[in-house]
Amino acid sequence: MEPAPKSESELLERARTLSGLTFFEAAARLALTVPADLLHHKGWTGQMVEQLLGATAASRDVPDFEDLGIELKTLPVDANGRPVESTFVCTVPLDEIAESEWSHSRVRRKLGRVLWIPVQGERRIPMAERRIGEPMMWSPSSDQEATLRFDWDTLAGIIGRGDIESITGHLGVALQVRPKARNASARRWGRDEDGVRVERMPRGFYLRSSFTHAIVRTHYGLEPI
DNA sequence: CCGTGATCATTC
DNA sequence: GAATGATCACGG
Repeated sequence: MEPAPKSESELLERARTLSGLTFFEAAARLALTVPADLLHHKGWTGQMVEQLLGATAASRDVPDFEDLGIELKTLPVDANGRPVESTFVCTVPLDEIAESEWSHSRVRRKLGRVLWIPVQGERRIPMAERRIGEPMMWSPSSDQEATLRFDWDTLAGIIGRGDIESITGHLGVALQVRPKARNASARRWGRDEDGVRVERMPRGFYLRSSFTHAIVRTHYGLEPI
């Protein structure tokens, strides 16, 4: 485990030293073995990069680099720099979202400052041969924040009314709500339309790949790797 | 048990 | 093929 970086520039410099490395080379620095595939190791890449960069959060609800207020996200992309997956942001606080507002929301806190690390994400590339790309330090532009806020207001409004069961992944321009659970029978406490506590399937906020693709394009123009 | 790290797998 | 719904592992 690396020591935590002391500044944003130090973090960014350290991230730049990773770009170009294969997963095999990066994992070797930590004496890790690269899994053959991600079926039983879905968070492996993100956790490896956390360790390489000295992230401190350890799956608590705080920024990965707590002292710097920076979130770390690996972003699997194809050869054209298009994200091959949506990006998980945070869980939906089912029990309290009715009383919260955008400015204090978990989503805004998470996305205020993000260090994106593109990585090759195509399944046809063997895990050990995939490469890490150039890091992108990002904060939402005013347009991006307005988009996120609009989606959040829409989704939080529906959830706050107790109508989360009506939400599907189709809703939202940039931000969507989808299941986020151990399996389809998992339950959390939420509230129905009358404010009565009821059990719900756990959900998470996700960024659509169209949104993260725009981040990549703004940073590089084109190919990030 | 829950939130974080995500990707898998089925559907459209 | 892309997008939605379902799922897997780990740390605290």
